[in-house]
Amino acid sequence: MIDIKLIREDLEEIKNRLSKKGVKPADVEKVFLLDKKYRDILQILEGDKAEQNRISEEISSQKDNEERNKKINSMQALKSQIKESEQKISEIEDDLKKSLNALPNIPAEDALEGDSEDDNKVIKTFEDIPKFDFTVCDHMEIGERLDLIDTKQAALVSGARFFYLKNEAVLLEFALVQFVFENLVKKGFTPLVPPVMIRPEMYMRMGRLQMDQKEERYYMQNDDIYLVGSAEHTTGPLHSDYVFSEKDLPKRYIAFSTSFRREAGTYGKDTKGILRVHQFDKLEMFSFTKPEDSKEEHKFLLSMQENMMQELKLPYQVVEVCTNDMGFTDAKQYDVETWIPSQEKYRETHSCSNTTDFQARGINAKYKNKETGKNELVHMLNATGFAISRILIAILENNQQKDGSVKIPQVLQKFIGKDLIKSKS
RNA sequence: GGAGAGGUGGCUGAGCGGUCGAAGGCGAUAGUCUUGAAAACUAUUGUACGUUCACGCGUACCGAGGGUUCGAAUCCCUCCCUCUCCGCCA
Repeated sequence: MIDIKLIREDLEEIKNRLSKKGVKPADVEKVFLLDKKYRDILQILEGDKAEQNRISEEISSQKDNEERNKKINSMQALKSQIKESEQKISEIEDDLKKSLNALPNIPAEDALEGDSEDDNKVIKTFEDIPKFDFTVCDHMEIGERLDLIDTKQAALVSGARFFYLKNEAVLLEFALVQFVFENLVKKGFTPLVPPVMIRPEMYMRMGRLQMDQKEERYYMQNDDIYLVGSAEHTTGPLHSDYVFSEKDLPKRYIAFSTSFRREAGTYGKDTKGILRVHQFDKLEMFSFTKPEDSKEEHKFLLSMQENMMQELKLPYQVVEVCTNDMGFTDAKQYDVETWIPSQEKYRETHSCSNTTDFQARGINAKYKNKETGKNELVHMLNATGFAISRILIAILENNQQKDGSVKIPQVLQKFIGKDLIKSKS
C-alpha cells in the first residue's frame, strides 16, 4: 500500500508518477477526495465521542438519581448521532481502503520509463551465446530422450502445464537447491522453508491479491486459503507486525518452496514443455533493509543472481524493467533472462525487485530508528534464486552435446556424482 | 473430527460494568551512589490515527469483527489462534 500522506501532500506529483505505471489520474484523485471526506467526518465523530466520554464520566460521579437519569436521557440524541457518523465513516473508509489498495507502488525516481515490455532495456550481457555444430533440440526432446521429463502422463494425471521430473532432472533440482543454500548461507542469508498456503488477508497485505493478480492465484474455497505463487508471499509476512532492531538489518532470507500459478489467460503461450507451468519449485531471496540501504541491497541481490548464473556458466542478460511493465508492488525491477537455444531468445528466468516500503506498510514491518527513536517502515526486496524448472530448461539446452547427452554444470557435479547425463538405453 | 481450558503492555501477571492505557513483578533507558562494576534508590518506559507552527489536545486499541449499555478489558454473538485429553495421521 502506498502512503496516503504522499497523495494528501502532493496530489499532482503522485498522479504524474503513477501514470508511468498506467494508473489513471482519476483513480488517484478519487483516493484524495475520499481521504478528505474521511477526515472531515472523523473530526466530527471524534468530537462527539469526546463529548460522550465527558458526560459519561459525569454520570458515574453523579449521586443524585434524578439528575443522573436526566443526563442519561440527554445522551440518546448524541448516541444516535455518533452511530450515524460511524456508519457513514465506515462506508467511506472501506471505499478509501479499496481505492488506495488498488494503487500500485510508486516507481522510483530513477526507474526506467516506458509503456511496455518493448521499452525494457538490456543493461548487461554475460557469456557468449553457445554455437552448436549440430541441430539443437529443445528441452522436451532432450527431456524425453533422456527420460528426465514427462508431461504427457502428467497431463492425464493433473492436466496441462504439469510435469513429472525424473532421474537426473530430480538430482539436478536438489543439486541446485544445495548449491544455492551453500552459497548464500555462507553470505549470511537465513535458510527458510515457508508455508505454501496463505490467508486472504495476509495476501492482500503483501500486495499480491490486488487487481488482476487475483486471477493468477489458486484458491481453496472450503478453507478460505490461497496457494502461494512464490515463497516471497509467505516470507515477507514472517515479519508482519514486527519491529526489527537496527543492528539486525539487513535481514536476508533464502527460501525454498513450491510455487503455484494458474497461468490464466496464457492459453496457447509457451504450451510446450515446462517453461510455463502451474507448479514449480523455486529458491527465492528476500531482504528487509533500512530505507536508505534498499538501493544498494537491490544491486546486491542482483549480483547474487549473476554470480550464481556465472558459476553455472549459463549465458544471460540483465534487463531493466520499465515502469509500465513492472510488478504491482515494485518501485524498481530488474529481470535476468537466460539464453534458450531452441528458441534463439533470452527468456525471463529471474526477477529482482525493490518494493521499498510498499509491502512493509501493508504487513507493518518496521525497525527502531536509533536516531529518531521512532519505529519506521523497513524496505523489502525479493529476488529469484533459481526458478528450478526454467533453469533446468536452460541447463539442458545450453549444455546439450552432439551425441545427445547433456553436460552437468561443473559446480553441480559434486552433488550428483557424475558429469554427464546419458541415454539410459 | 470430539471434549475441555485459555488469549491482557517487551515478558510475566492482576483486573471480570464507571475512578483502567490498564496494579504488582521482571526487563529496558536515564540519573544518584561507587575508583569501576554489582546491589540499592529515583525517574522514565506501548502503538496508530486525527488536529496544532509548536507545547499540547482529542480518538481508538486488553486475539479479530459485530452487539448490549449513558459507559465495556470486563456482559452477549461470530471468527481466528494457543494449550490439554481422545480420535485420525506422515
